[in-house]
Amino acid sequence: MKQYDHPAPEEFQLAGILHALADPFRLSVVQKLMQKQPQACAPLQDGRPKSSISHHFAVLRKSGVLRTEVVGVTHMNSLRLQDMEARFPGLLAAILAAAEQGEMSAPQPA
Amino acid sequence: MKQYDHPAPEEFQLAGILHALADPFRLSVVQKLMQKQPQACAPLQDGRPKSSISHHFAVLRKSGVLRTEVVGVTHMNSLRLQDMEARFPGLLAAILAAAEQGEMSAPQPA
DNA sequence: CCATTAGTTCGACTATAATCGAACTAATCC
DNA sequence: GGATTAGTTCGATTATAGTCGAACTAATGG
Repeated sequence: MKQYDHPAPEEFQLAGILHALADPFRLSVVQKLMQKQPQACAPLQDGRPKSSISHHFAVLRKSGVLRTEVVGVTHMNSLRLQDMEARFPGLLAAILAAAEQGEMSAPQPA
Repeated sequence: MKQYDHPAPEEFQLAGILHALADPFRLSVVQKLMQKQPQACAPLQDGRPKSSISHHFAVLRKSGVLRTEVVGVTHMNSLRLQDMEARFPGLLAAILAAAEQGEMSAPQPA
């Protein structure tokens, strides 16, 4: 049951986080995790092949946005809300608030 | 004295803004504009060739982060603080606060 | 132990973005 | 009007990212 490496909060790079969240799919993953946490990768997959999903989760993980815990056969993802808040207070909240604003003017079909 | 196109606040894309600010040079431009506004491109140039600078300013302009006004022979840049605040309240402030946090742990020499 | 599930890793390909020199433009100054 | 200043645009090059199939791994369930 080998686990993943996660950066410590001191290692978080603002550029890495902004880059991670500048991708619409990755941002939507974060939004979905805000609503329900933790979640495995599979339900967030949105039709994409597994290798792409794996890549996007790795970007989010390496930036510090989320943590992945291997639980049996599934990989459970949770947002590192406390760590993010400790390192960059208010950042994630502001970005998620902005993401909701953004959806007002550009709603996407289910 | 032709001027530039600037997107209206409703057209701002969160992804575009995050992408614009995910670049260390561009973020530093924004930080410098926070300290002194408006400023021409030249003093922010940091040794890079003019064509690169022009590119980075264009990215910031198209994302909505700053406005460029042609004033005689110089192009004066200012942050679109009100527009940003109207569209994505608190976002820029949170990112700039995070950028200062970031500099705590990774200070760069003058 | 074999099949299944859930996801990773690899490698190739494509797409997007950054970099920079060179030629250009538009306003100012003499 | 020629020179200077400040920046743009173009085009080529390189670098970074995203995409996806195929083979792999690790845990679970029969």
